[in-house]
Amino acid sequence: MSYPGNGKDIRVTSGPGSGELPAEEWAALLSPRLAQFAAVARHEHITQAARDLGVPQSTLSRAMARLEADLGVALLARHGRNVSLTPAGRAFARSVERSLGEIGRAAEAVRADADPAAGKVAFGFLHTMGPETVPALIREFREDHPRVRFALVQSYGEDMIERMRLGELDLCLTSPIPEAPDLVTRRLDEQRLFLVVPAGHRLAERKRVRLAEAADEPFVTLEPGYGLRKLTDVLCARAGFIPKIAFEGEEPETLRGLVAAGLGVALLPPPMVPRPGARDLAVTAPRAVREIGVAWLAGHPDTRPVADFKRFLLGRRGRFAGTGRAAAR
Amino acid sequence: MSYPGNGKDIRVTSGPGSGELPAEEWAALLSPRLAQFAAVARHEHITQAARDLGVPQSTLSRAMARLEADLGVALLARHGRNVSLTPAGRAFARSVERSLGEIGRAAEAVRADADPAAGKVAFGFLHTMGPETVPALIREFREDHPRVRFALVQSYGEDMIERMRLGELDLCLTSPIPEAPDLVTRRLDEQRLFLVVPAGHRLAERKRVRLAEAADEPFVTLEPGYGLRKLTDVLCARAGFIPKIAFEGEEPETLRGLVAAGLGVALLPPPMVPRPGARDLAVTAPRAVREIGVAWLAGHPDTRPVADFKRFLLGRRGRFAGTGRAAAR
DNA sequence: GATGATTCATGCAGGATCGCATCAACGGAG
DNA sequence: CTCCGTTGATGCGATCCTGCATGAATCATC
Repeated sequence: MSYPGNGKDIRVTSGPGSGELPAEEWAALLSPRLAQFAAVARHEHITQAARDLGVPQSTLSRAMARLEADLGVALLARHGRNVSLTPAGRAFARSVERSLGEIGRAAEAVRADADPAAGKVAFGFLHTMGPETVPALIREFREDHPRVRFALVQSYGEDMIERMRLGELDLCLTSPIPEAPDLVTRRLDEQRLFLVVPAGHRLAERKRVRLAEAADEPFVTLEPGYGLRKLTDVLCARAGFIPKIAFEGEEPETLRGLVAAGLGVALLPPPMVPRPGARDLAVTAPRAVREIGVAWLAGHPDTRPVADFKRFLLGRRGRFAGTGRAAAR
Repeated sequence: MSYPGNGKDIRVTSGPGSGELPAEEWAALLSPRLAQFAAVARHEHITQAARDLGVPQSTLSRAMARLEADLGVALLARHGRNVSLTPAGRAFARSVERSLGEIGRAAEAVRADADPAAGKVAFGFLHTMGPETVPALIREFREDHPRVRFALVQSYGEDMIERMRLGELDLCLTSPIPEAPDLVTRRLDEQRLFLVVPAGHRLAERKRVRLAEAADEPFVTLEPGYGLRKLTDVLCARAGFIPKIAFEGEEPETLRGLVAAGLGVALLPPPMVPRPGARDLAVTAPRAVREIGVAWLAGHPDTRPVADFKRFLLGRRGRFAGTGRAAAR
């Protein structure tokens, strides 16, 4: 398969409809010298390799000579009118093949992730986002973009922001909405918090409570640093008391288990799975809600699928609160 | 660390005294585009990366733009006057780093193997070469070339030749001396073969025998295809009989064990380790010797250490027969 | 043994990239 | 708010590489 010109003119634009290339060709584009040597090594024949690469034979002949001169090692043995690999060349070729494979795959992956039709969105969300919310969102999005793939990460706020900065995530849903100079955030919804009490608790049969009524209860909360912990402290303070912390956990769902086991009460979003031994009580005062927002790194050009998904999310404000009927807006 | 010019002028010759480069630089030489991107990715700063690579800033700026255009994906995000990696860029950078590492190591390895002082020789020899011969040779060679390293492979003739053709071996000692158009061979020595019999055998107390005296004995030999098997058949034919094969093995040393166990007699070179239950009898007629030679692929330019070792071997003709006192010249 | 077909290497023109200098834009300091 | 240092992008001449054509050398065939 030969392509015209010197190979450099396959400069594909990022617009839609741009053609795909086999991994082989990506490697040739990204690391021409090594791809040339790999081709020669595979054929042990310069003319055939040249035909294979779609370049003139003279180019390869010169390039191989330069490569050997640069490396200072004879890679090819010229017998009469043929060439073969020296042991050194053979050893080098093995590593070059591995390396080119890696590059080819990487290029294809990056390219595929940016494919407007079948690209990838790396998307993070909170454990407490509800078992239905995110799958429903994605299902709905894929009705319009059926082949877009998702890499889903379920974690807590700080970690997700860190992973965005590391380039592992394209965007994430968090609460509270973080503030940082390198982040763009949008408020999407708010989610009610419930006072969770064990089944036999004195408040267990109530539908609604004021938070102050739980002032004397032992609380189970997340460890300091989690958004929900901070919010619990703030709301209790607003209700006029400092909560007695009986236990600190790392997973919101385990907290619900601790409550069911009678170790205390907790302030939590609606449950991901209904848990028999615990009751969720609406909190009338103070207003117990947390904001849910979407965040991404500022100034980063998006691939098409990511841009599409962002637009989609912003168009769905007010549908992110899971089973805890969202407040208005 | 900056070097002058455009980087292309570090064309090192293969002569002695040529300077070494760190792995980093090899990668830059072999795969400039990727090395450039890797540097930019590491710093997330074009000017610093340019300083680091020793190229002007404009080159990198242009190269990155070309790379992104070729790939069709935005790898860098320009915020105001700085740049940072996009998630796609970050993912790509990881693979690029791995790939460059591989290439850098490969280049260093190939280069090191060709280093006249501390290079490597991949050297194959027969199982039956004796436990002392090869180590002694190498010890002696290293008196003059103390830092040269060896990759030793112990195998049989056909396999070693195949591995030379695959580029895994630089040269090998074999017997019989093979003939092939792509091989260069030199006769180095000849090794006497002994008739090995069990301890209680009727010939066990003899010092020398004619091979014909063992015409009625059951023989244990190597499988067809081994040089030593062919030689056994030929010698027996010359002695006027066709040997009755009681057992065929794959390892010369196991044959000796079979003889000691009383399963038959064998025609073998001197033992690698003395084995109590077997006796080695000199064979007076026919003349039972096998030739030992060195072989390498024709037309392959050698690295310095390999060339040195070849010259050394050729200068030691007549000292390869191990414990079986070699016949003259 | 001479001829013909291959194969790798080399002279020469064109083009792409490189390197130098400069420009435009952003951000911190006063 | 203005100035100045810094950063990434761009115009222009030099250089290297590419690509076409041809040369030199080898192997097969008649």
